[in-house]
Amino acid sequence: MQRGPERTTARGQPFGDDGIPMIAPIIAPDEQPEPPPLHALQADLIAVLVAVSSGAPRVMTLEGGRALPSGPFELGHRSLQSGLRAWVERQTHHPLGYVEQLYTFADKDRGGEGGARTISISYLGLTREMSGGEGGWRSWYEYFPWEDHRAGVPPVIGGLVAPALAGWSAAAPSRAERDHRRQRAITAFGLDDQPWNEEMTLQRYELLYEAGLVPEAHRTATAADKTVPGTTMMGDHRRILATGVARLRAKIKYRPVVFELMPDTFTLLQLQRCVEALAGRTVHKQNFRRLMEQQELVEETGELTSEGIGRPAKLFRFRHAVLAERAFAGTKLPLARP
Amino acid sequence: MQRGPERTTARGQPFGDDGIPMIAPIIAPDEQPEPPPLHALQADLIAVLVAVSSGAPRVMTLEGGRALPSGPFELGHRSLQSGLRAWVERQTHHPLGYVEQLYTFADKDRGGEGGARTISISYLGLTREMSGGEGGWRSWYEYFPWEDHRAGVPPVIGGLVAPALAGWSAAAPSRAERDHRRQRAITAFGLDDQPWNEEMTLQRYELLYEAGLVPEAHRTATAADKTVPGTTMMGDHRRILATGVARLRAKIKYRPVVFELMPDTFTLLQLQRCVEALAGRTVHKQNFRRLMEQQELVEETGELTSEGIGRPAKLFRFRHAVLAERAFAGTKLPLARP
DNA sequence: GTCGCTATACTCAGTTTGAGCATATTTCGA
DNA sequence: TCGAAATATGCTCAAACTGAGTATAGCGAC
Repeated sequence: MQRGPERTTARGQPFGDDGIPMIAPIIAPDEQPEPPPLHALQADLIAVLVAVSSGAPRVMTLEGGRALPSGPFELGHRSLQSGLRAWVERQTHHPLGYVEQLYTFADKDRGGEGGARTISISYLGLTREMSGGEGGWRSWYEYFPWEDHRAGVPPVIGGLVAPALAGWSAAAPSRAERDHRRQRAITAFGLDDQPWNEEMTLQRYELLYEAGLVPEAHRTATAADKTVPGTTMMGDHRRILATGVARLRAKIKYRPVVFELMPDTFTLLQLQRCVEALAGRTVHKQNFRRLMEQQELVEETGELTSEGIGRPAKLFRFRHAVLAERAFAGTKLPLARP
Repeated sequence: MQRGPERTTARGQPFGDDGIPMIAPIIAPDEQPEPPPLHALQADLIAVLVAVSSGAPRVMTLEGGRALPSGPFELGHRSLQSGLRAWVERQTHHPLGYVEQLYTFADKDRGGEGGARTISISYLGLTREMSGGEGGWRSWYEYFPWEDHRAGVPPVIGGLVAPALAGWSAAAPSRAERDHRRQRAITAFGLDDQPWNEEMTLQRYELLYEAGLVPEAHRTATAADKTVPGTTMMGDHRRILATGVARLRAKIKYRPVVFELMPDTFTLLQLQRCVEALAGRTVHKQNFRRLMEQQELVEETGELTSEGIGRPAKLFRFRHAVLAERAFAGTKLPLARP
């Protein structure tokens, strides 16, 4: 949506998801009676850094694709977000553009042993540049092969996921629980002719986890035939990635964030392909451009593309002005007039 | 939306906003090389606890309405959420039902002096019960008088807010900055016949903060005539409250969370009044009930109300089944068929 | 019995949305 | 050179959705 810090809070700090400022304000700290500090507490910052290239949504990884960029929040950091930026830029040599917070957790079972507790704060970042460099960019469908429905329902669903989930449902201790599991599998994966909902990425991953169908669910090595394909990651990084995918898929529908992933000028088909890559499903071409035009999100540059086959397409650019003009918030209540 | 922990993650933990699990999973913690712990780090949990009664959306407060319930995250807490529940229940003697995370921040200017840093993790909680008890329930419109548009545009906007913002805009250092400020004020507050967007609660508060029109923006006491009416709070609690209001106003439109605030059975008018209280604006009655019926969110109990004036209304209850049946995620992309 | 109030049914036009048809330009290969 | 293949773009159409209004029903109070 914005390039750099365009939408900002009263303190000049950028807004994130749902209009929530990414950084905390400057407030006179004088009244709250602070309780004694907690020992051995630390905070980790974890980034889901996304770009789209050659038709695939890519995520920046480390350790041969097994980890997301992350690092501890340090005393020197001005804010959580600046701490994150510092770490990611050091680890990936890649500047961070748009950033929004995903989620914070601090489970007892995580973190170091002994009394230490780790708070994990995850972020979603979007970028256009693709320096390659570290070579850590991976298609997120390597991690979630069942999520790409652009070429129809992927065979892994009918072939592996559905039967495995059926077995898990059947193994439920009670009839009610069995029906509940079935229902959840059906809605999450669009079985039984239920519609596929691309935004349920996290629920699907969690369902597979609960059913023991992803290796992360086991503390010991598991037979490969008992799990569903897809690259695993350290700790719960794959779950954080699923959170980022779900958030981004939801967000592109009501906020113009796709443009963060596009070059300055682009054709409508390129834009469409980008959206399709993220959503994991195809879009009706004519309706897509109708939508783009009537929302006035883009404007023609006046130029045409020459590259590629077929009739040359008009080049467009994002209308940054809409960020100031419009509010971007869905209204679904039947409002009465004043 | 759900009562108690109905939608849960693979680890049996409840989902929060956007399907994000509220609690972190149980994962084998063995590979990540943990960096040295940060000294003097602590985490605060802050709750925006909401209920609706007698036509007003209420928030649980402490300290005579000047603070939100909060407390430190402690080693003994199983998770952030359970820590929050413990604190809130101890402070307010009020059980917590539906809970979702709002935002986490850790600004350098906040927290204790010296090297100590505080991470603030805020939550939104919804409840039906209204024990009164501590007497800490306040209408959130006490804090944001400009947010209640149920009886038309509140006079404080035309009388105070708009002129003050106009002055702030005029005082901008450059022409571009002046236009930008004007534009922001217009879209945020629905001036110049722009539509009012009730979801922009946070942006409005932040705008007033930036313009120096709320006392929190000043480190020293300010002349009352330079600020806009509305009860202030400690630190940035009012900003957190604004975040919660904005989140809830957005959420009631795409997830059936209103029912968390309703008694078990209710009339459609009661439900409508609850939505109106939260949204701060009125709703077209006939269309509202059409929406409720066609979405099959409620079912008749078969009984009628006798209390009150006018024709008795049918009583309804929330159809908990829809939580299992449906996915609840807006689709706004023009999707193609397979 | 009429008034004030709320409940509920129905209508209607304008807009949005999903889907398809048709035509215009290019490149590429036979 | 011509057509096939691929892309761009304009237009239509019906179903669904939405905002807003009209009409009628049932109840208590006076």
